[in-house]
Amino acid sequence: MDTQSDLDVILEFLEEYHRHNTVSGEEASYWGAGVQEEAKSAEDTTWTQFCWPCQPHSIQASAHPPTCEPSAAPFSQITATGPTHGPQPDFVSSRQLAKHQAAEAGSGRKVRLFHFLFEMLENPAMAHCVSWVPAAEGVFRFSARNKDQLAALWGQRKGNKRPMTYQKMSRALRNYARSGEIFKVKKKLTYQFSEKTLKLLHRRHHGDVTCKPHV
DNA sequence: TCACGCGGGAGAGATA
DNA sequence: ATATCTCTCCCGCGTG
Repeated sequence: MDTQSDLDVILEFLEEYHRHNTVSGEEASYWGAGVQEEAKSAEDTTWTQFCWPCQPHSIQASAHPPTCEPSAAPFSQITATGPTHGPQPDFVSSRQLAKHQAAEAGSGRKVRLFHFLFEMLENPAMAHCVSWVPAAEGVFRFSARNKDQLAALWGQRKGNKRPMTYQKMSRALRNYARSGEIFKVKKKLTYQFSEKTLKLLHRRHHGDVTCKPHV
């Protein structure tokens, strides 16, 4: 990092990303969309956060379908809150980029709650705790009976000293509304990944490429 | 009335 | 040392 200027890093990064986009037209437009501050901040967040410092080692990586099927459905009814434009490379700060790259290099930050939740959702063994809402898009629901079990797992994953509860976990979940990663659905125990979040989680989790967004 | 889920605010801990 | 991010904790409110 010290050996390269921020600009160099950004350029290199963009170049690499462009190569990826040549196989994914959708993603290309995703990046090339209009310029808005709101989108900028949201995407910055995205870059810093879609890392997998903690692979689902403790979770049997089970029968992941080869495609995006676990979401059980396409994604189109997302609330208007989430920006639909792509990231703005021009705005990717060196700090954010560094974080992203560090994460890519495997030295990143601790696992984040929505990563953890996605892992759980992708794990059929955890369906009794949390599951996708069929026929909905990126929507998932906690089991009223086992939600605290999942929260406890989250607490374990974080290495918390005090026990995690659903109440505290859901509070953290609702904080994601500010960054546009997850939205609260007006239904008990139900939340929804934003479109971008879901796509990127799928890309990360399934190694992408075959994963086409159903829009 | 009670239990439960939700939302706000403040603060802690980790990271850059 | 400082700023920022991401929770964690506590409290109060609304609803069934």
